[in-house]
Amino acid sequence: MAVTKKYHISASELLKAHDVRPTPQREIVLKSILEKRDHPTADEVFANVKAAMPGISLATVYNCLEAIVSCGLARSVNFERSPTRYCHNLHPHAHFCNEENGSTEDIDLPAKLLTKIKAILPAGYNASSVEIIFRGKAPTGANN
Amino acid sequence: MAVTKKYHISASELLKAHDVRPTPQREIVLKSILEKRDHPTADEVFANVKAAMPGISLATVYNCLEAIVSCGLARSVNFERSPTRYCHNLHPHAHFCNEENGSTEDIDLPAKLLTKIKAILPAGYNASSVEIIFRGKAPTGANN
DNA sequence: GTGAATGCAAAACCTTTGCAACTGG
DNA sequence: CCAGTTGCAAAGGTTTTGCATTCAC
Repeated sequence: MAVTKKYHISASELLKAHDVRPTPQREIVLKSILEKRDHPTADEVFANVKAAMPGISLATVYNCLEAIVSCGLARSVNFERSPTRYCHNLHPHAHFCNEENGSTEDIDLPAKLLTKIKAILPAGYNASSVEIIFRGKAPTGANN
Repeated sequence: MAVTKKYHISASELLKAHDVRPTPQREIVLKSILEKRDHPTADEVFANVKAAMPGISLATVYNCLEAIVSCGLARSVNFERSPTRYCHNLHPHAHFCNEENGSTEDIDLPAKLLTKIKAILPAGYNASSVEIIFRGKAPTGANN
């Protein structure tokens, strides 16, 4: 399990490096999504951080997540109409949505394939992001 | 602009062929999404069919769309948190979401590429659907 | 006739907003 | 100090639900 260098930097430093003012709330929210291996919803992050910071409000969690996503420290993904999920894997990857238990996991997306996928766009179309979502069944026990 | 055979079958026949009881509401909703080239939301379909059937309710439009999607006559797509959009293109395709005006368009997805994409899944993972969403800028005037 | 579909209104759900109080640099 | 952030509660927009009525077969 490779650990990227970023994990060795404090949440505060990460935020500063991304031009985001490091408030205690942002730090704890960022830590929460960096630590969780799955893809928590805002509500789950809220529940998670409330233990360490009981006064934090859900609106603030939403604010923090929005700040973290827009500075590039995490991505948000939407599966159907279910709540937005947050994901700290910044490498190109697809998501596999397990229809049986609702869990989500990252599927590595080779750079070459990503290039090929982008190539189906007609000339002049410029994609700033590509999202790939699989839905289906995974081997029992594979998720969670 | 190729027109598939299905367009020559009545909405009623289409529904019957897909084991869905053909009510007038379902027929008119189906017609609406077959005719619209863009990707209407439930609300847009509602507004659209209300002209011909003023008594129809929004809840019924949702019901009809759900019946139409689950029998395979259309697909639904979600872009971020915006309202679900409905799409009658049943061929494999990706969606390009124009960030500038919010419009959506279909991007043809070659079968070979789809196969390659599915191949990134680890053994045992079985995808019943793959959704590919591009977001970005399109040449001016390309959409709508 | 009967199970399924409709229409209506109310509820549910996730997320955003307004605003006063606070805080990080 | 002061722009930016927080917390709270209320509002927002989309979708679902409960239930009586109506309809398709």
